[in-house]
Amino acid sequence: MALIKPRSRRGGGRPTIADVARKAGVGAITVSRALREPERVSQDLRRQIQAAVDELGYVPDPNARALASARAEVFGVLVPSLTNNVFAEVVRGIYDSLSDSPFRIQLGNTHYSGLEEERLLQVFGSQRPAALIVAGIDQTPTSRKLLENAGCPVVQVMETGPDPVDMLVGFSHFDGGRTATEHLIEAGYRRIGFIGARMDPRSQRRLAGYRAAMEKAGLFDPRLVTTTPVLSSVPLGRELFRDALAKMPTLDGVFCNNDDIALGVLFECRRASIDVPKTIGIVGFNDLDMMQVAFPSITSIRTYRYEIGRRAVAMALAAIAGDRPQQRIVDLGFELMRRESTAR
Amino acid sequence: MALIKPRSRRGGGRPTIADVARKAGVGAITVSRALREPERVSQDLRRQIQAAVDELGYVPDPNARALASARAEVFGVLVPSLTNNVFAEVVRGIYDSLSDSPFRIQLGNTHYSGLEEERLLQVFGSQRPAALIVAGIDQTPTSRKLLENAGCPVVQVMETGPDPVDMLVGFSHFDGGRTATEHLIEAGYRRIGFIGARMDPRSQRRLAGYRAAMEKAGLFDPRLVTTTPVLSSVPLGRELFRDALAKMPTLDGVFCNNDDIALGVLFECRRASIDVPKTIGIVGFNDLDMMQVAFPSITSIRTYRYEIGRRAVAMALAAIAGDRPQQRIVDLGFELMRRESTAR
DNA sequence: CCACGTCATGGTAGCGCTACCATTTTCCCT
DNA sequence: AGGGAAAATGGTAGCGCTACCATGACGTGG
Repeated sequence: MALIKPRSRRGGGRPTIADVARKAGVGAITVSRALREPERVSQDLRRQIQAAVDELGYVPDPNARALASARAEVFGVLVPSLTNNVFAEVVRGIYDSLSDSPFRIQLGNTHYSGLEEERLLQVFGSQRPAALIVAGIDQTPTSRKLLENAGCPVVQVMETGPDPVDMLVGFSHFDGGRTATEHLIEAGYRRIGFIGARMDPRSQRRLAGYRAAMEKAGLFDPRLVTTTPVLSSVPLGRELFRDALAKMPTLDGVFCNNDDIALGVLFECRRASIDVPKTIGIVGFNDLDMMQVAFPSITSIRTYRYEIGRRAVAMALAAIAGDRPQQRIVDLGFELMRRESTAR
Repeated sequence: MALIKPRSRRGGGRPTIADVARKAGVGAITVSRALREPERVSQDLRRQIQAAVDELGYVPDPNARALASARAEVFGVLVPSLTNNVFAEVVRGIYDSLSDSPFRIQLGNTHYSGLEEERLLQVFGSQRPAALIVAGIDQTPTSRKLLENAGCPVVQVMETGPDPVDMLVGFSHFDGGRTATEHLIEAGYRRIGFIGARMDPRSQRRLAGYRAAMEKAGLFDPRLVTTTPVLSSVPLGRELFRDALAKMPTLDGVFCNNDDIALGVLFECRRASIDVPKTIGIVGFNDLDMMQVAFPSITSIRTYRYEIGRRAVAMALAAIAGDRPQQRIVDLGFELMRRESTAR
């Protein structure tokens, strides 16, 4: 029989809170407190403990912490795409806002699928996250229930609406679509097409805004609308524009679902020697930075993705701290950036 | 609605493995086994346990699991940027490869900072991840040590080289830069500039490849090189190109650090009525899909970012399963895509 | 001088799960 | 049939940390 118990079966001998406590000559719980609520521990002990921590290179085990406190220092973030620049910007805002907090980030990619979203919410929920940030407001009933029962602050982002699960930061895609279309109409375009890829709920709302504006002006014609469920890309924009033109040769303007599509349209116009903005006017959506540099520069609806990410975190942190913001719904709006592509 | 009600420590709502065990009339450990190694449990019990799990809606607590087994089912992924399409693609490959595994993903953004990388490795390491995937091979000595002592498979991605910490998947940026430059030289360009933003180690290597090709042809001139540490973007490409042209008006070609820069250069050429490819030839790097649609289409070095992510996961999973791949270093190469922007 | 609140600290008992055995059952052999 | 190995199942003891309560040392007011 070995009298000396070999150091723990698992864990590569990393120092634990007990090691720190022993070295500092205090109880383990005091170390725990010194790390989490320093003001509740006397100066002296705090210094001693810090010294022991530094010397041993102690880093708390987040798993043990989460288990003991029934709360993980994790933000769950669910977005429908990782490569779409729009969501990448939101995620970047979230990361930047969280970088000097103790919170880690668990990122999930729903691939625009409600089922996948349910699965991920299930997985994320099982970790007892500190907060959840999810894109959109069109969750399935199951997902919505999971969010309601998550037992943590929930922030829905990228949209606005009357009935969030908890909190909501974004803007109105319907208004954005309408504003873009009205701008084209005011600029004198009449046969204005809508070109949209990846018709997710947000794109649908932009389309609805387009339609409202067109109908109001007595210009709507269903043949002006060209959509596809395929994932958006610049090459796809080119193809959809060709289709639209084949279907409706008298087209004199296009409102694009997003900037990738708009760029594809622009390139095709140049290639086919179609004058922009004289023959065709183009409006994009999101205002990626390349829009202002393109030749001709492209009119677009500027949205504040990065800021949405930052606000979402700020609201979640406030809720965690206990002060529920008075404003549960924040509309960050958008701005129409008028450029050469609609200046005729 | 009190969303943040603290969970009571006892019987805090969610079913535990003990609840399932009781309902199924078996021991807790058997439930644990049925979930993790079904083949070690008899058909009968497996069915009973599954029924109990379904009925109770039991989801294992990953924190408790990680604590007990000293191993979290988490892949730590470190990239220098979230919005850079290149890394977004790698991350997407990683996500897709991991989506039907039990592994979650912990994403970290180093912002191209070695210090931030060290900090994140510290944080990630404290969770005892199942594997680590990090971008690049230029870690600080501290980071490298942290990786070596992580106690899990480590895959460095996006580059190739002789001495990985553990495993490595990527391609040679030096060769890519050289190939791009040689292509311009062969096409008859002589005063070929290098334009580069955010000169991270990979960009430096592309520049070195450019320089090697230029020197070999007797064409190198330091005034042909224009770089900046600023983050890359399309507008920046336009500005850098103007600078380069002001510095060296006889410029007749440019090899760009990446496709964003190349696109900015192209737009500026169009705007300034500089003929591409006759007056100026342009080559990008990465071959984003818009390159082939641009007008004129832009020559670029195609790289396999998504595949790099997938391979990295495959190698890590193999290592976790115990069979270390015989090939620790995988070079996925690149391909020169010749297009209109250099066809003169 | 004592009751009583307040502060600083510590002890104990888990959090939900799995590693490590121990035990029982089954199934071959000879 | 008996013996032994393998398969199936269970019990116990933590993993590293924190919630909860206990303790003792103060100060304060009556």
